[in-house]
Amino acid sequence: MAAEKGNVDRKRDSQALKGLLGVRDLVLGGGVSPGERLSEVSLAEKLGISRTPLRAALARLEQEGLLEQIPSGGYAVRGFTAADVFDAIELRGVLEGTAARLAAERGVTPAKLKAIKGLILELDKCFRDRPEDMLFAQYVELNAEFHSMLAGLAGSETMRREVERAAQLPFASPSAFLEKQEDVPAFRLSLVRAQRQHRDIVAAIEMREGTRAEALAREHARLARHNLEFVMEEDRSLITRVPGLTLVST
Amino acid sequence: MAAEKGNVDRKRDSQALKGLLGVRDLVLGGGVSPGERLSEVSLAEKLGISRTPLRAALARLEQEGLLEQIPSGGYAVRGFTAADVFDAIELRGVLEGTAARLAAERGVTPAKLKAIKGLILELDKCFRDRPEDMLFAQYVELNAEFHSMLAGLAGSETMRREVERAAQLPFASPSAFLEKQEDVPAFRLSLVRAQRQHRDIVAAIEMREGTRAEALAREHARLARHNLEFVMEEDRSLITRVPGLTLVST
DNA sequence: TGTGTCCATCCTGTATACAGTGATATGCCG
DNA sequence: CGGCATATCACTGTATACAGGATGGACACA
Repeated sequence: MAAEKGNVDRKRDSQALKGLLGVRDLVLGGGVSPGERLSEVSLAEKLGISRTPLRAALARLEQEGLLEQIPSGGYAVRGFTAADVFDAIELRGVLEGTAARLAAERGVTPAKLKAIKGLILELDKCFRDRPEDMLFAQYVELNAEFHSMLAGLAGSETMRREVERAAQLPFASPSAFLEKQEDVPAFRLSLVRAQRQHRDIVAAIEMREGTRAEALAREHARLARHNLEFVMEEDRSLITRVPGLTLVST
Repeated sequence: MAAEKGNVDRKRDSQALKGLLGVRDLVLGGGVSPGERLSEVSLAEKLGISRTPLRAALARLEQEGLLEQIPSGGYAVRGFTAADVFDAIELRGVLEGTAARLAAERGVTPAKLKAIKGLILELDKCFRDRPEDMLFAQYVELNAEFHSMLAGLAGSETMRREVERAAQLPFASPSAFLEKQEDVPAFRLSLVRAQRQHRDIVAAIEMREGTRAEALAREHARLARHNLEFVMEEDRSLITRVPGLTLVST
């Protein structure tokens, strides 16, 4: 019941899904440069699918914002500026903040509240006495689940959809800088702050403090901004290790 | 220079575009009921295109939120509750508010500021001494342009994209209830309030009052909520006249 | 009469063939 | 030697053919 959400139609649209994941991985992995045209035929045979499902995948990735249409036809990898990434993060914060505010204003069912509080407790368990013993993989997974649950806390399907969508841009995701920060001490500290914010957000929602919940969730997202600034200014070698960050210019 | 924006690739993707607009009109026009499956073959021949561009259109409309995937394959018209519509409007307000706040915080180039102020003056000209003389069509067009310009005022392409996107849901658009309110006196009054808010939003942005600009833009969107409430509670006969509102249950 | 099973039909997902258009390279002319 | 025109090439957009699977109905049996 916990892991079924990510699975959509196991093998029915196997080709289309293979295309979607394949192209996304290729682009985020830095296999192609921004502005470069994606040839449908070569991509199709590289992924082992035909052009039809591939085109569906390309169209979807264009909607997601990862690709852009070339006026003369076809798609190209979209280039991003650091400002774009900042804005994407800010946007996610705004939407998660709205989800939190609405949840506070409208009230949350006891079941949902209990579930997300349980998630926080589980996140707590990931922290150990010695920082290097931290259960990192589990934290990443639980953190993603927390944000997903927060998106749906207001009980609005429309809101949930859009919040999840705003986290689709690779570098805007709540897990964006998490995956690779295991061995970066500067990042570790932010995890404590993050978990504290998780607790405060839920507390604010429970106490129906909508404005506070919104502000907290916005600030929480800005942790990702700090991490981005660190990567761009302090240790640029990390750029290649955060998925999609190779698409960011300069 | 003013009317070129809406035109995207005149006739190149003529079939795909015809499919997109055709299906959208069909769904919003109430030609199909929520939950009803859209048969690709019959739709294709009805629109005079083949299944391939039609499928592209369907996939896109699913991303837009108008359709939903059927687990066994294919697409169905999505049904909406009044709450969905409220949330979609709230969401647009939140995003337009964010665009306004960022514009205020970051500052707007004089050229852009002049342009949007000019737009407000032109909107003013639509009002006449006698309400029934109001230049309605022009107001609708200018209003849409105002909101579009507001979305781009922060100078962030990412932000502009997402704001525009949030206005894609038919009933969440700034023009949703505008089109047909020409002859509804209760709606006319809201136009005066709306125009006042337009002015205040721009003034707040110019004075770098980010928080105020955000709050004003949010409240501005809620005018649409008032209009929706009027339609749903006071005069349900209008439901069939607002595009897409036939998809809302009860 | 209700239920379960089997079959026919329809429909989607995928592959491939085709046409039109844009890009590129080459050759000719100035 | 450079610029322009032309021809060739490659690539996308579109149409259609095909296969696997789901859905609905009919029939038989309890």
